[in-house]
Amino acid sequence: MKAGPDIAMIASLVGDPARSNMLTALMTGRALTASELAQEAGITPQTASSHLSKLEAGGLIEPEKQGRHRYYRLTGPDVAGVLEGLAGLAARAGHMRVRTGPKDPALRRARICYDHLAGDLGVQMLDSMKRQKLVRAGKQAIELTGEGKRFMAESLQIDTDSLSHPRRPVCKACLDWSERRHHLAGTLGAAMMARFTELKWAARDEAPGSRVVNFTRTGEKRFAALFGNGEA
Amino acid sequence: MKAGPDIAMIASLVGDPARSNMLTALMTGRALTASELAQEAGITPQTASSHLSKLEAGGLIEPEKQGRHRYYRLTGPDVAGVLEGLAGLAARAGHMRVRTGPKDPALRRARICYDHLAGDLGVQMLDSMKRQKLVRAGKQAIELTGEGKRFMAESLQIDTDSLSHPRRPVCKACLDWSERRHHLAGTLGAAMMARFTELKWAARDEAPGSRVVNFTRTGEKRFAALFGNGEA
DNA sequence: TTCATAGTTCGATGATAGCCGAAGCATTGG
DNA sequence: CCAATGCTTCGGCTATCATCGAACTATGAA
Repeated sequence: MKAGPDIAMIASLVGDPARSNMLTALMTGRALTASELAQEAGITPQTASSHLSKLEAGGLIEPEKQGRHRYYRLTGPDVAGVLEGLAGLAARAGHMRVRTGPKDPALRRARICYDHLAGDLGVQMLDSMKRQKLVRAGKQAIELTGEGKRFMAESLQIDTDSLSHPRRPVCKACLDWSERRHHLAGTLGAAMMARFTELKWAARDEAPGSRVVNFTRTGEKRFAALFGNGEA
Repeated sequence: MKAGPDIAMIASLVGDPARSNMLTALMTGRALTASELAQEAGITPQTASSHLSKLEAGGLIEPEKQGRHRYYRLTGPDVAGVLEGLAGLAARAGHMRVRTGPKDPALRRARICYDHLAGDLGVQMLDSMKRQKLVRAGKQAIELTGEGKRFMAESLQIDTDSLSHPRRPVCKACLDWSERRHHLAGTLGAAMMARFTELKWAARDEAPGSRVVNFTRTGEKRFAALFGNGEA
């Protein structure tokens, strides 16, 4: 009865270091080629190919052929959500990968979590939104208030009525692994991050696979004006 | 390379079928003993012990010693959340799994835990005793109040002064197998159960090895009068 | 005390699965 | 056509790890 492939099947897919490296590389939301993923995982293309077909069979990633290349991306935000959840558990247990690079502080400050803002600034933003009563945080769900809708329209030119999605909530609390607190996910979180990019307040790091988000000087100011934490 | 939580470490823990069976068994919120988890996973106790220590080291479960038993539970709702997320991904990929059948309802309602009452009624009894201030529940210990002593003498003809025992506390909170909450153990718990039997309010099931406790109709009424939870 | 039960540790075994070298398709460009 | 690139398949090697038998510790019961 329990021999069937269940959550162990999926978890074992993520449980291999090479595969988990590929998956975390895909958490930026961008699609990467098989070779790039192989390099990301530190393995040969042959081995990577085997891993990628397994991940595809497990429904975690999906391919898109483009000429000689084969681009892979996560099949959906829910996959990224589970990965982020696993990262949270790992962080809580103190199982960090010890390789600390120069990008580490930047990664903690602001990074992409699939398609929305995470890190210190992401947590700060949600905190501020709660303080300003732009969102109402219930036990599980987060809800946008009327004031929040006005705020989004006036300050960020985001039409919140167009954010409804059949398989994804507008607001969602996503556990931040570095801060161990929640930041804002969902279609609103994604839309806000996209707006930040459009406004040239912030941009993803150019390095391929990097999840770091760099804020411009003016972007940081505007962001602080809207979502500052009131500290000196 | 990259810095970050080692999600492969956590995922590989869940990735083993035996361990994932244990974890899903714990997702009900109940705490289970090592043997029960072994049976749930269909493995020997030796193997289960190895798995359990790994899960504990990974911060996914935590033990609670209770006499000869060792109860394990998930360390928090976030663990259950990640497991649920993984189950969602597995379901989406078409990897469904057959759920295990429900346990004996009578066993859940009332049973013997060593020598005292456990199950729904056992938990209900301790709850009611707290509400009526018959006992004072501290962080770890439970203490009988003066009012509690009077109650025991008048309503159940139990001389609480004679319950002292060199190696056993009078009152003790015991984690309930099915309710995942505490019921009353200790010499008082044993004395109360013995009294219920004497008064023919309840009797142990005749089937050998059965832990089920059957309440008589009048016994149930009297019990409810003393320890009813106020519901209709 | 002696016995029984719950759980752990140790050691050996066996199967799974990651890994890479070499060769095989497929696509693009000349 | 041929050559180069991106990726996959095949075969064999190796290491990891789940598994269980046996022995050991600890708690409770008689």
